[in-house]
Amino acid sequence: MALALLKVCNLHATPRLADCRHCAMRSLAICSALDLVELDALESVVLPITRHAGQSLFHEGDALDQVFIVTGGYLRTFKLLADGRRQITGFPTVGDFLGLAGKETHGFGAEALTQARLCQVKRRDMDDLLGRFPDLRKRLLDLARHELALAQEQQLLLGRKTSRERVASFLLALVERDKRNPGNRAGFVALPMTRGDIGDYLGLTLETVSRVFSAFRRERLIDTSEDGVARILDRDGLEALAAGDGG
Amino acid sequence: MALALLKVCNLHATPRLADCRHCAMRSLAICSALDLVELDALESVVLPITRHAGQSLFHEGDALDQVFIVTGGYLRTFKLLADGRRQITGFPTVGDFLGLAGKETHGFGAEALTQARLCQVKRRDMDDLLGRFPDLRKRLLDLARHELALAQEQQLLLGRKTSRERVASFLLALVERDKRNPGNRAGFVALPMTRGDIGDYLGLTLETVSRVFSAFRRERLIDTSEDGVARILDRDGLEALAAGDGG
DNA sequence: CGGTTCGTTGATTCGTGTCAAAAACCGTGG
DNA sequence: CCACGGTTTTTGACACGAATCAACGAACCG
Repeated sequence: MALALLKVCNLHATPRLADCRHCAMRSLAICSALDLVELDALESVVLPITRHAGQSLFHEGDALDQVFIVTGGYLRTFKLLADGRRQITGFPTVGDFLGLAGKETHGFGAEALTQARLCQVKRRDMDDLLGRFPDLRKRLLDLARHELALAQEQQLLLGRKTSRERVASFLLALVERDKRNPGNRAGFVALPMTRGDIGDYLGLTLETVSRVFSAFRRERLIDTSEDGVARILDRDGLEALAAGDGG
Repeated sequence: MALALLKVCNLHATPRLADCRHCAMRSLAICSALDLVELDALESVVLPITRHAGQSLFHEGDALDQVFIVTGGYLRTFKLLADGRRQITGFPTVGDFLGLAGKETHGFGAEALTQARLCQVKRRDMDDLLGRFPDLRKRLLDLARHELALAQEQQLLLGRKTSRERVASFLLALVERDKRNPGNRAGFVALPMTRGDIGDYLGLTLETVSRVFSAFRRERLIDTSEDGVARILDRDGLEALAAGDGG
């Protein structure tokens, strides 16, 4: 599962100081709301860190005294039941903000899916920044609103869609998200997660996910011959499925 | 289904002007962050309105140019699929804020479940207030964060819990929420919604909800002889179920 | 190479959904 | 007060979609 994506950028170098000014995801993340003065303030409190695949970033219930902005790679966020059942709530990637859900403690756990790079900011420092720069708080509110809308869309998926509809919706959501940062081949989506991860995100088992992928392949909706990537062959077909009209 | 709750407060009177200062839910809603000056500003842009049971407040996709604060009664918010399948995302009540999810358009529809009273605020006026009073913006961000945490908890429920676990979690969540405003009998929760509504909230059919209620009654976990209200008989039993350890 | 993880596919089970019917409840008006 | 139609709830019989259990091959790795 060696992702070509990950090999081109050097995820292993971990500078001691952040260079927000030249950061590739400045246009994406909350940082985009900041002018140069504000950027200096942010830079002074940011600590760049890395995590290797499988490594935990924080656990559900941990004190929320650090927040993160993803600058490279993929993660998964999830909640657990007592007996180990897992619900993945998202696959954060470049530009995403971690630490919005919950007040005193993290509302979910987070683990690196691939080698990942992040900017770590102390909660106190973040609150300080939010107090000093009103635009930043506005941006964070917009972000929270967007996250909330996505979470409710996922509720519709989990509560009312069939397995085929879920997988179709998942693929299309990835297409939408990949658009955010250019450099992805049109019609392709990165799938750095396992079938088990996808299942835990969609409320299905890994076997069901695998079967639906096979069916979609047979029906010429997608192509998965390339590893870690899916090619969308029939977007309209997937759209129809995801919307829930065409069985 | 005549709720005693609804009869004590006069929901039919619709004053022309808001009286935020003496509003009963001042301590609950976002209003609690406001001092008297700010309250005056709010009061001048608020329009009190009512909706009768079943009436729509807004539809999914409507332009988001009004937001609402519930001051009486119950509503339901929901998303629909093309063929009519429905996912209810919440049952807003006194103190709840409507209009957080989505940017340009409403991310869900909203209907009155019972006779309901609300404070309506123009989006422009709200944005204006948010600009003038930083505390209000902070309060709204906290609200959005809380909503997000709840939405993710619901994802865990919809994706990974059994029907019994879902109903147990639902009842306990109502207990938690009812605590927010006093005046509710301890150990009782209001159930102003139908079995169908509960099903559409929990990702189940109304028949399954009914069966689980019957089972819980047989097992002496709850009592539903009083209409529109459930009495919690064995909170620990429900907690164990909701957490997902005890079968 | 052996060990491990991941993906695929098949056989079977099981929890909910679906369909149907009756009972309980509601407000209304005679 | 009771009869009425409409809605909601309950319960049963049955069907079906996804989960479970199991086997196998492919890719990866030390």
